Amino acid sequence: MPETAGAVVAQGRRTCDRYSGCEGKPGPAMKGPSAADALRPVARTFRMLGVSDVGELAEFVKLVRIEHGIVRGDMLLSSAHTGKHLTMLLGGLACTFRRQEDGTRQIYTFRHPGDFIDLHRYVFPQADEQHLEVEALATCSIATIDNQSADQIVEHHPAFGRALWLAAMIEVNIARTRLAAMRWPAMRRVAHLLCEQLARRLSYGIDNGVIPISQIEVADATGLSTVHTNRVFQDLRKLGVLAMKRQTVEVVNKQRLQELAEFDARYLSADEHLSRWSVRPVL
Amino acid sequence: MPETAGAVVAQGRRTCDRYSGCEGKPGPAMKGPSAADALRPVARTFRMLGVSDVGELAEFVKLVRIEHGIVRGDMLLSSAHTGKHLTMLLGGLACTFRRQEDGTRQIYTFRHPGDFIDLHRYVFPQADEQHLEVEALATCSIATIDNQSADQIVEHHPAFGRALWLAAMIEVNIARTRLAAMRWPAMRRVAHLLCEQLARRLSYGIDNGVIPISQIEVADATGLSTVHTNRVFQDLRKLGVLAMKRQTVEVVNKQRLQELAEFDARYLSADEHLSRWSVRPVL
DNA sequence: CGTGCTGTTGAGGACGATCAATGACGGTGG
DNA sequence: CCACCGTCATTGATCGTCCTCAACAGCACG
Repeated sequence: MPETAGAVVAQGRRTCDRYSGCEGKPGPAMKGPSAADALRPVARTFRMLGVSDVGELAEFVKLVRIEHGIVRGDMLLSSAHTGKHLTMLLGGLACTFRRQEDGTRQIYTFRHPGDFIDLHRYVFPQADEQHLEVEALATCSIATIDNQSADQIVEHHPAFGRALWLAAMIEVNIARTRLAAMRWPAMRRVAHLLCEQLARRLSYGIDNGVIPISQIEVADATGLSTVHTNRVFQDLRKLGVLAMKRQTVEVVNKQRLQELAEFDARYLSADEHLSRWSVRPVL
Repeated sequence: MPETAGAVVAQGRRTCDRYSGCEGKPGPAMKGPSAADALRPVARTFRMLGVSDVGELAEFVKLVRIEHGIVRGDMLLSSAHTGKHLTMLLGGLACTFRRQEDGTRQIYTFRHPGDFIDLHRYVFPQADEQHLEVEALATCSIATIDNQSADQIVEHHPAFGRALWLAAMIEVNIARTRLAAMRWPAMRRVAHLLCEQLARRLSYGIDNGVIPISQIEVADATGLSTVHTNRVFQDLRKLGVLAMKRQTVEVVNKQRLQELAEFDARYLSADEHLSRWSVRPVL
C-alpha cells in the first residue's frame, strides 16, 4: 500500500490535516514530503540518542520502509503487523494505551515524531500478550524496519543498540514522572501533562503551542474523569493559559502553564533543544 | 540466621538481620557466602535476560567488586559512589525513590536480589540531577563494576547490552503497571504491590511469603496516606490474607491476595520462574 | 437533518487525606 | 536493669477532592 509516500498522504482521508504533526516549515512541501523530508525525524532522534556516524545512519535509513496517511483512529501496530518490526513515528501524533478490565483505558504516553512506538514488541518475544495498543490521534506516517535487519544493525553498530536502550530509559523516566504526578492535584496533573507534550514536540522542532488531543484523551492519560478534566480546562482557560477547540489544545501562555505544573523538563533528557524551558532550581 | 551472614554481614550493625533478603537455602553456607554464592544472583539475572554463554558471564563476574553489610537506612548510590558504576543488588532489599517538593516521597520500585539498581546512572551522563535515591531496607550486599569495564563488555558481547536493555524494558513495564494501578481502589493497589514483590522474589528463588517492608514504605509506593494504608492492612488481616510484624509483611494466603489484586504477573516477564502464579485468562 | 462524538453543567456521594493523639516495640544510655 | 526516645502502628473525627450519574448543547460527518 502506501510506501511511495508523496501522493499517498493526499489520498488519505485527511480528516485532521491541520492537526497533523506538521513540522512548521511552510516551505515547498506542497506536493507531499519527499522521503528525505519524511525521514528527518529518524536522523534527529538518533543524533539525540548518540548516533553521530552519518554512515551508520544512512545504512539504517536504507532499510526503512515508509508508510503515510494513517488517519485518526487507526491502530498502528495492529495484529496485521504481527511480522516483527521496529517502528518509528515520523509525523502526526499517537498514543500508547491499554484497556482495563472495567472498560477504562489508561494512556501511558503520547507519541510524537521521532518516537519509537514498539520497542516492547521488538524486545519481548510474546509482547502481544501485553495488550498494548497504539492508536493514531492525527494523520500519521511511520517508518518500519524488520526485526532481522534491526538485529543486524544493532549487532554491528553498538551505537544503535545504545540508542534504543537510551530511548527505553527515557520511557522509564516518563512513566515514573507520570506515576509521581498521580499524587498531585488535578490542575497540576493536567498542566504537567501538557507541558510534557509541548516539551517533547519542541525537542523535535515543533513549536506552535498546539497539541491535537481531546479532553477525553487528557482524562485517560491523567487518570481523571472526563467531567473533572473538563472543569480543570475551564479553569485553565479562565486563567488565560490555554484555548480549546474541538480536539485541539492550544497553549497560550507557556510560562504560566509551566508554573502551574511546576514543570522541570530534565527528566526528558532532551537537553539540547530545551533551552527555552527554564530549568528550575533544585528544591 | 538467614543466609548465615558472612563475617562481613555479621559485622554490620545487623539492625534488621532477620529481615534481610534471605534466599531460603539452609544449605552448608554456615561460614558466610563465598564469592560464588554471593554472585549467584548475577548469573541468574543474566541467564533470565538471555545471556547464556558461560564464558561471557565468567568474564563479567571477574570484573565485579562485592560489598557486604550495607544496613537498613544506608544509601546505596550515595554521592560517594560518584565514580560511575554499574551496580547489582546481590542480597537484601532496597527501594528507588525520589523526594518531592512537598516532602512526600515516591517510591518507584523495590529492588530485589538480581536487580540492577543504577541503570539510569550508567546510561545518563548527568543522572545526578534526577535526584533519584536508592536506600537499603534490609541488610544488603551489592556487586559493582566500573563504567569502563561495563562499556567494554557491552561492546564486545552484544548479549550483555541486550540484557541491560531488556532490564530497562521490564522497568518500563513495572512503572506503567504501577501507573495504571493508581486508579484502582486502595485495597487492590496494596494487594497488587505485594503480589508484585512476591512474584519478583519468587523469580529469584525467594519463596517465603515474607517481605521486609513497613506500612510507611507501602504507603510511599502506592501513593496512599499511612493512615489509610494501615486500615487496608487491617482489612487484609481480617481476611486472613496476611500477617504483619513490625516492618515485616507476611503473606499467609497468596491465592486470595492474588485474587484481590487481580494480579497477572506477565508484565514482569519472568516466565520461567512464575509457574506457580496462575496466568489469568485474557479479559 | 439525523447520528455520534466531544464538550458542558448540576447535584449527590464516596473514597481517601488530614489532623491529632495514643500505643507498642526496640534500641540506647544512664 | 530501667528510663528515655524515636520509629512504626493504630484509632477517631472531620473535610475535601474528585467520581458518578444524568442530561444537554454544539460541531462534524454521512
